[in-house]
Amino acid sequence: MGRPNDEVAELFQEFADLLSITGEAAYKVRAYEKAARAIGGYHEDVSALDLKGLRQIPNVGDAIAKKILDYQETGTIRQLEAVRAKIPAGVRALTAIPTLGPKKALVLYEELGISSVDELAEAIPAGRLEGLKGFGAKSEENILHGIELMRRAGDRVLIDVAMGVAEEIIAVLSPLAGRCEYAGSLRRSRETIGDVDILATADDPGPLMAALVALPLVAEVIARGEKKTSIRTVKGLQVDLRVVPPESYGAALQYFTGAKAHNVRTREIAVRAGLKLSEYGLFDVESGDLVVSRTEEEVYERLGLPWIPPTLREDGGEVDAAIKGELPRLVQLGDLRGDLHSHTDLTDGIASLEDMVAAAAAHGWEYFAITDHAPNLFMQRMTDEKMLAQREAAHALGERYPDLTLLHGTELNIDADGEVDWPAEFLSGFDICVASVHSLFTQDRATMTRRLVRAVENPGVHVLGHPTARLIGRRASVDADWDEVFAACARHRTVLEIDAFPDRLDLPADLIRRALRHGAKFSIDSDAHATGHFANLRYGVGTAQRGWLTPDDVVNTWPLDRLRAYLAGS
DNA sequence: GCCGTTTTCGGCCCGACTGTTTTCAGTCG
Repeated sequence: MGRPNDEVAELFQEFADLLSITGEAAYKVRAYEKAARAIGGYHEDVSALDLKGLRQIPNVGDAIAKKILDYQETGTIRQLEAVRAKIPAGVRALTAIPTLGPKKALVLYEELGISSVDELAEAIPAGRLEGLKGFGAKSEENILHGIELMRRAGDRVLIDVAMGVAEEIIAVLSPLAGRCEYAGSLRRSRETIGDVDILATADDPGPLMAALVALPLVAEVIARGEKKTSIRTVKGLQVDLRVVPPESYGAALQYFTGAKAHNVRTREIAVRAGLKLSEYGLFDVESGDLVVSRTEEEVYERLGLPWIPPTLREDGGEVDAAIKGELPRLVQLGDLRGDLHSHTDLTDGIASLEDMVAAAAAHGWEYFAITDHAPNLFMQRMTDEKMLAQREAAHALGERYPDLTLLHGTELNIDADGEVDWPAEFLSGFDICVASVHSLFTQDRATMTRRLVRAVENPGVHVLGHPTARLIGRRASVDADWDEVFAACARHRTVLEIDAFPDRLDLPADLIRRALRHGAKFSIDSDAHATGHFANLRYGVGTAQRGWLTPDDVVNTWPLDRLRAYLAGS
């Protein structure tokens, strides 16, 4: 488990789930959910705040603040323990089954004593649900199907997989639609995607729905209505297609982009202004007249807000920033002038130096760093001689590309104690040195923190590569006191990498926002091992945007002389 | 339980689809 804020947020989310099962009023459940999100995203450590400090957290009032004090003293919350005693954890787990929510979970528990997914999976074929109110044959079938899906863990997919599906579908539907775009978490550039939301406009949705269900990638039609059709692809990814009239496009795009919590905020603003916001538009409550709906910009403007970039729409302070006119000018893909981390076939890349440089030049970069692995990552079989020979080759090659400055660098290995491959003298021969953790991922927090800080303090290290070393869905982040690491980065002018590989996206967005508070700088790098990998930079930029970064925060948007001056001070 | 340029009380986002409830509750996003 991570920092105390995450633990407390998880406790309140659990409390909210359990309250919804016990039938507690919906507004109270929502209050705990809102508080959980606010606590999880709060910049100060809630385990160190007093009552007054806790009350400063949005959506945390007296009652919740006192529960946090309870947590500080006892490590748990009395009221949560009380409801845990009434509702077994397995009942909460039932609500993770699609089509099964809190109400039905409670019926199953109270009427049949079912308190786990496994028990439910056995009870249905045994006929134990027959005659139970609200559970017909179709419900049983849906539940069994849902359990099967859960067990296949077809859970969430990486963003590049979802993007591939979305672009394939949009290519087919676009000719039949006025407009057709992806919305939802994909448009917000979340690092994993639960389902793909496609929005299209048409006066007659029929042909679009028919075209979707006829696609070869469709394994199953989950729902098919006049305005919405849901399918599951052969790989288990759900796709929802919503079709709205052309004049509703802006309101619908705003609505289906979410996040849900962001929409709640915008709708509350609408309500206070005597307006009602839905996917069909912004309406005057009294007259029922449509006010605006054509574009997102119009909708936000009528609510008194500037247009808010989708990557910020997480109810993470963006609405308040918009009201105050303090939205950041987010970094864009087009702002990047170069790439500071890439590999060739001299180590584990699959393209030659020549091909990588040619691709970088074709990309229009002003500068490009080759950073093959250093000797201590033994499997890569690097030697001093090979590295120096590559430097020669790179310099010679550079002369063929007058508009591209080639930087010769390396990706150092941070060892157990935070030391790197070469002595200072050899390191000074490189234009740029990335340093990364590639082993011993499970060191305790104190050891890992010392290890990372030591690497960051090394004057020969310019960039801390994929800092958490996580692999999404496969390997957890290393455990470190990140505030200490980020403070060291700011102090020593060591850049934090945002590795754009879809299974890394490292630093993650929440840590980027924390590092930003320390005044650290960032680089959005491809970590390319092939020429095609430059395309991943879009996901790195999406992650940087989710971390609220501006071009000034990202060193590889800078002109080369400014970048060099910054790195020289590290 | 939280919150306040209409409020310290009375609100709290809105709509689509499914299944079975013959008029709507539950789930989902």
